[in-house]
Amino acid sequence: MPELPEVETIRRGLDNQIAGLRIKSVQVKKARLVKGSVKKFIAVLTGNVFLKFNRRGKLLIAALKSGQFLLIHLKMTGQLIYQHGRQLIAGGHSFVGMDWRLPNRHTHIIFSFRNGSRLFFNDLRQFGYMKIVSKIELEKELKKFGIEPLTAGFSLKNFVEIFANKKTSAKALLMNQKFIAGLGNIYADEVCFYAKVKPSRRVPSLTEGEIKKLYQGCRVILAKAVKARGTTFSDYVDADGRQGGFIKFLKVYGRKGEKCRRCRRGVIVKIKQGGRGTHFCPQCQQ
DNA sequence: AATTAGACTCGGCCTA
DNA sequence: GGAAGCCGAGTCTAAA
Repeated sequence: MPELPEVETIRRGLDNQIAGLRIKSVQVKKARLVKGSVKKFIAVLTGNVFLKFNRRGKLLIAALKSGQFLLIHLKMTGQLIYQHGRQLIAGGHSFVGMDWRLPNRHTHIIFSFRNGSRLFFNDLRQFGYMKIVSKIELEKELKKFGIEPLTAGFSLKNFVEIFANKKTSAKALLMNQKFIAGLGNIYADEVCFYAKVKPSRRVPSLTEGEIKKLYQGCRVILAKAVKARGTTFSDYVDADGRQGGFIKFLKVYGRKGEKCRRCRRGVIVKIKQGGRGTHFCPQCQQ
């Protein structure tokens, strides 16, 4: 699940709760999820302090007091759960039917803090990772990302430039992190719907107006999704009694067979495009 | 014409 | 067996 809005939601939660805490110990139960040496990973983190949580695209970046950074990527099924007494801050993949006794069998890395609280990194499919990097290495990583939506650099002009000389499909371009950082499969489908553009449309065939609509779609949908605290396919409620509320705003994703909520004529179809489930209304998306 | 860099596509990583 | 992400290998394409 975790795309920009979900990662941003967990970033805010962790920044509020963990920033300033000293790490008492780190337990790595599955070495696969640590990139590089596990020994070094533990050595760097033990006794270190989380200063600040940042985000670039779908990548979480925790600044450490030592001057290094902890990179966290949740990929498809990663979850971060911070437990402090009865308080829980959690984000990432669906929590439906999850075993809330922590750690559970999908818990691969555990951070323990001096105040008794803990941070669990769970990942069912084990695609996610954590990695320690230096400032130099971080800058190298960040160069791989395109423009960041919801920042001043995300202008129509920059967006239009990205679409110049591209031969791929509208959806594939929206999802390419090198050009636009943060959109994944759900939000790319939603943005295409917003713009009335069929996800498979080749970029050279898009009109100026359609590109502008795609741009507006990115802004409107991502801003709304962040405000709703992301799309959480679960009944999970966080410490403030809130849950990811964007699911009810989804217009096409997960709505195969339903009547289109806009034109009320088409029926949402689901096809495979570039190996990904792709949803659209054949009536109002051209 | 041959070369090269960048764009593009797709399989694989895993679990349940 | 469905899947919300990304990397790397391989192929394709435009430029000069």
